[in-house]
Amino acid sequence: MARARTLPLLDAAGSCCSSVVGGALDAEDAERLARAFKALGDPTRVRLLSLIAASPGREACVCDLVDPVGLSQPTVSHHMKLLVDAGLVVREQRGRWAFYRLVDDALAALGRSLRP
Amino acid sequence: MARARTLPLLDAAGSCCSSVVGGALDAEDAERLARAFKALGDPTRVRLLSLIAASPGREACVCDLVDPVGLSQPTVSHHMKLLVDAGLVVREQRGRWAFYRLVDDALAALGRSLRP
DNA sequence: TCGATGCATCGACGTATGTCAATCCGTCTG
DNA sequence: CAGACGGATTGACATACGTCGATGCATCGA
Repeated sequence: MARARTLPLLDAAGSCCSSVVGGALDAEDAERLARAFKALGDPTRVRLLSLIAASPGREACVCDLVDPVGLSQPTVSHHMKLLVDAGLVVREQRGRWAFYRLVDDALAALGRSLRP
Repeated sequence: MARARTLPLLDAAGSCCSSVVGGALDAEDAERLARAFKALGDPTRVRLLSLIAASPGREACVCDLVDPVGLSQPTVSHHMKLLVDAGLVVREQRGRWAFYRLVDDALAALGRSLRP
């Protein structure tokens, strides 16, 4: 299905933009923010993010994540893909491992959107 | 179905607690955070929050919200209920109107959970 | 007291989501 | 080159979610 192209969470400036609690938000900003929040709306994905944050070098491969969350490897891969699509995580292939790192700017911008 | 009782988003201290990006998160904290983020994971609800924030007195009744979001009244009521259940909004009946206000502390705590 | 008004609840419907087992695809190693 | 290993994709399935129209329930005004 035509999975709509993800708008960037941050605009070019980086410092950003739209606040949920700052005033009226147009439909497009609301859509973009909701897409990011939806990625955070599953306990498994929240745990995956925190596991990556707690890993040495703040990065982790899928093999490091499967056991802690207690789900199958395909399911973990699936969640990681969603996090990448949401722009909250980046994937880097290194040898036969895929390493994931948090996108701190995106997470911080999301956090800021909830503060007046 | 046994909709699990919503854990409070903030613990008693108010200043709070769990950070998504600060390190390993136990399953219960992840669950609680995800439940709140899921409430933000729909563009309509994000718009509703921003509309309330932009309303005079930072409060609004359903009748003020239906037109701007362009959905039916029952649907808006449904979304408002989810926001209340998530602890992001409070409802106060005043005469025949139901007024909704943001729970700034909950939103701020959620925002902090995304910042290192 | 009666009708109108503002909202919540209900029932239904189509779609999205989370999960798994099975399979496929690169990459490294013997 | 042949396995083994890490991970992504696929297909299937049950459940959750967003939406609506119809209806129920208070509360206010005449």
